[in-house]
Amino acid sequence: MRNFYDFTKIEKKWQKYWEEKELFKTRKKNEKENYYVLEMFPYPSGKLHMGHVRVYSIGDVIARFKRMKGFNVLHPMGWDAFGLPAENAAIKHGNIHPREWTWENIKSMKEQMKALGLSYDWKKEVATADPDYYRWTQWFFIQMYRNNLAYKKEQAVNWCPSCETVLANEQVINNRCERCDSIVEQKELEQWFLKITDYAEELLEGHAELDWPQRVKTMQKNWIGKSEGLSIRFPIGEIEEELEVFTTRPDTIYGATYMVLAPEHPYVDQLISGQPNEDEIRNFIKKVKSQAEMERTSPQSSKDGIFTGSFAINPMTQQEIPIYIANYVLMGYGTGAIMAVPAHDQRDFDFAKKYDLPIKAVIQPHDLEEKLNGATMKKARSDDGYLINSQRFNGLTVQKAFETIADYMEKENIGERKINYRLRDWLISRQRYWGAPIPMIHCEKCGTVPVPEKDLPVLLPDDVKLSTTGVSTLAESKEFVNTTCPKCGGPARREIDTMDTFVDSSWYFLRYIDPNNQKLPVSYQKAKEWFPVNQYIGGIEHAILHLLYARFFTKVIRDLGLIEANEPFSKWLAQGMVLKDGDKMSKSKGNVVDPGKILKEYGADTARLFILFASPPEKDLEWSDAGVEGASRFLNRVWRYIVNNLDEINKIDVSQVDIKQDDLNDAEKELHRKLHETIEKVTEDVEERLNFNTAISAIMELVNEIYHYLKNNSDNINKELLAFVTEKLLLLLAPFAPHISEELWHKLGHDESVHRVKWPQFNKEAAKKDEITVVIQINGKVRDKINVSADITEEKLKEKVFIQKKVKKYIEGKEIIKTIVIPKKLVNIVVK
RNA sequence: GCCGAAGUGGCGGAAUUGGCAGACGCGCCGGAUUCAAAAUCCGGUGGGGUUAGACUCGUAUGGGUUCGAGUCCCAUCUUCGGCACCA
Repeated sequence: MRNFYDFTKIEKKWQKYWEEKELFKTRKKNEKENYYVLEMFPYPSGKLHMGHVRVYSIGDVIARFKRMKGFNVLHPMGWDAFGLPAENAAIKHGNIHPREWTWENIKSMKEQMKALGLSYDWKKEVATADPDYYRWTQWFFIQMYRNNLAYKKEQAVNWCPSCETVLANEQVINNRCERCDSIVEQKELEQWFLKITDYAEELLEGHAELDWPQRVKTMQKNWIGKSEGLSIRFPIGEIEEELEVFTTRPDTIYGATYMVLAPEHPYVDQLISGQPNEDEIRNFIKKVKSQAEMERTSPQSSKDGIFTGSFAINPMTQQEIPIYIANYVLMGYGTGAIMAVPAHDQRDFDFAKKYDLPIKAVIQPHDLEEKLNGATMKKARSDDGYLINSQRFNGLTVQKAFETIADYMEKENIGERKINYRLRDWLISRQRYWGAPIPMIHCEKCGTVPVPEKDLPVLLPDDVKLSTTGVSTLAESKEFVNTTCPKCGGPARREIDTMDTFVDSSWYFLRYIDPNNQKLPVSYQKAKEWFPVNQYIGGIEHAILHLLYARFFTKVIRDLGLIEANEPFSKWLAQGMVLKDGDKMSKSKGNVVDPGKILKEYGADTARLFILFASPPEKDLEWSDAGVEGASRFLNRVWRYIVNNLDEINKIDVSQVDIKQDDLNDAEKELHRKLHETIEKVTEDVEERLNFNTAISAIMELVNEIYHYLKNNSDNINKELLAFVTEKLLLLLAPFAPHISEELWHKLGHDESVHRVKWPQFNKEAAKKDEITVVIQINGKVRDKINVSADITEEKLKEKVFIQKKVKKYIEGKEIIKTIVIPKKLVNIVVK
């Protein structure tokens, strides 16, 4: 299509102007309210994709809108700059350092962002790979270490053979690496962990104060996985120990007919030593341990086990029950041991059937007539009911029995109430180079010692050869590894692992507030002024990972006394993906649309407008070339209208225009009314609903209305009104299509930027309709419509309705049962 | 298996608190303009029915509540997402 305006020239011109005038610099004026809007920062891959265009366009509309609304706006951008791709690129190309690669990419992505006309305050820019930044990442690690929130532990960890590093639980999806999709292996390694479990409860409770999508809170809630139950001790005669189990169903304890240990359970060795079939048992354990996690933890896979030869005593019945080892019990949850109640748990039931263990029914379902019999059951029953075969507790409902038995056990010292979480501590060690070094030193004499704060940052060394050997690259640098112990001054070795990049991104939103602070990560006072983030925007894929870690860090930083806020992001908009042909855009599918190409062919304003108009922000968006044409057509339509009528309207000083409703004729009133209706709609859609698609459609309606007015009143144009409406139109359009709005604004004779002008005020009186259409229904079906004065009384309205010809036709000879009047909307007559 | 979200014209989507279903855009059809086309401007556009109207059906399916349901309730189907031996 032909363009009527030269977007390339215009967009460049205003981008330059905005930069020179520092239009988007964060200003702190005390009489104005602060507003912090933030989009998730990108990994600097070098090229923006459509998903980026979408999230940054959304954030930019909000930032520009809030500025016009009179807020001091903080709208920063930065780079999640550590990570594997840089390292892999370096290995692949041989001679380029990850640092160079990363900074090159940052440069080109920044250019693309500027070409999109995004209104960032670039003075606040941060990059996590900048020593000035990771110095504080390391500082936080040390603070956590000092507060017992960081610890080193050897345990089986998730190992990605392709990325050659360990992964956090959150980074394992369906037993595959979330980055590269390789099957994750288990490895016994000594690694650093952050104690996120200390905050499990607060992370759950904190949801109450967050304006986040419910489904995201639910995802986090499931991930944290709180369950309330009892910790119960079962004596074991043979080894004079007690076996502790966790259960959420203490009410079923009389149905516990056997125990199961995870193969890794610490008692296993003691229990099986000297058993006649010890070798057989050891072989079984070996086999289970070698089973892939996936195979072992899938509910479909078979439940295999073996008898240990030992018995435990059910503390309620005093009966001996056998102890088994089985693959379906995991060391990682609870105590790694369970009491098995086959009658009421399907897993235990399957196992009992397989190994011919007794099944004892202890909960009688409410809706079952015959008595439940363990011997004849076909599957476990976990429905609600009352207790049977449970001695003195018989007849109690499940809920009542839980409390009664828990009280009893606590009194008798058999067990106590306990809360268990599914959430694990966060494993942050990575055996890779391009990350923040863990600032710890190992000394033979003094043990593990943190690097003194004055020595931070621990810089990444340059004298290494990057490779994928599975051994931390940093080990290669003698200069790096060999150091002296800060405590005793003796020879010592540095930690050679780097931190998970999710650590870097768990606090970046604080550094934007105070990026040049050399004394602290962020000043208390500035954090108080700007934090928490008012509006955060990003992809739903971070619902658990980044958003949970960031919340955890915020709470830790608060407890360190650095900030006051409990939560980092008051409000979060989870934006949907950009699809093409119903699929996520990806190189392998060959359905990628390059933003660069769209920018070149249509310009930034069109790209932004299309992507905001095509779908509400939280939903997935189907890319459409025809839709882009439509957006471009609309902007040209605005341009054409204003340029063609410039002579009429640019001589008018709108600030001196006072539109008086009473002086307008009907057509003018209608146009003026439409303007105010549009202001109201756009304001509400942007401010509260974040529905930019409907805001844009409202602006389109206003433009249609202007064309309509011009056509029907060509001989009698009210220039003052037209100029007034046109200026407001440009203000409404400015956050969405900032360049064309700026150009046209200046064409109208203004010297100041359109983005500095106050957002238009909506006038309720002007938006009011004199005449309204009321729908007439007979028995709920629309039969007629009438136009009446807007302030008509209910009585008068009814009167008018009943004399309508159509109404008469429908009610003739019928009995009127009632008449429902909804003021200003409809009248429904019910007849029989 | 469990939990959650969604399902509306040919397409993207709108309907915000239970009150005119389909705003706005795309596509398509017709008209104006043009030597012609593109672009632009104007009009039409859920299905059936009809010269036209009247009328009628219609928001995944089946039921329900209500004067009135895309919206609330119950059941079912489909799609997507999360969790998945969590004791």
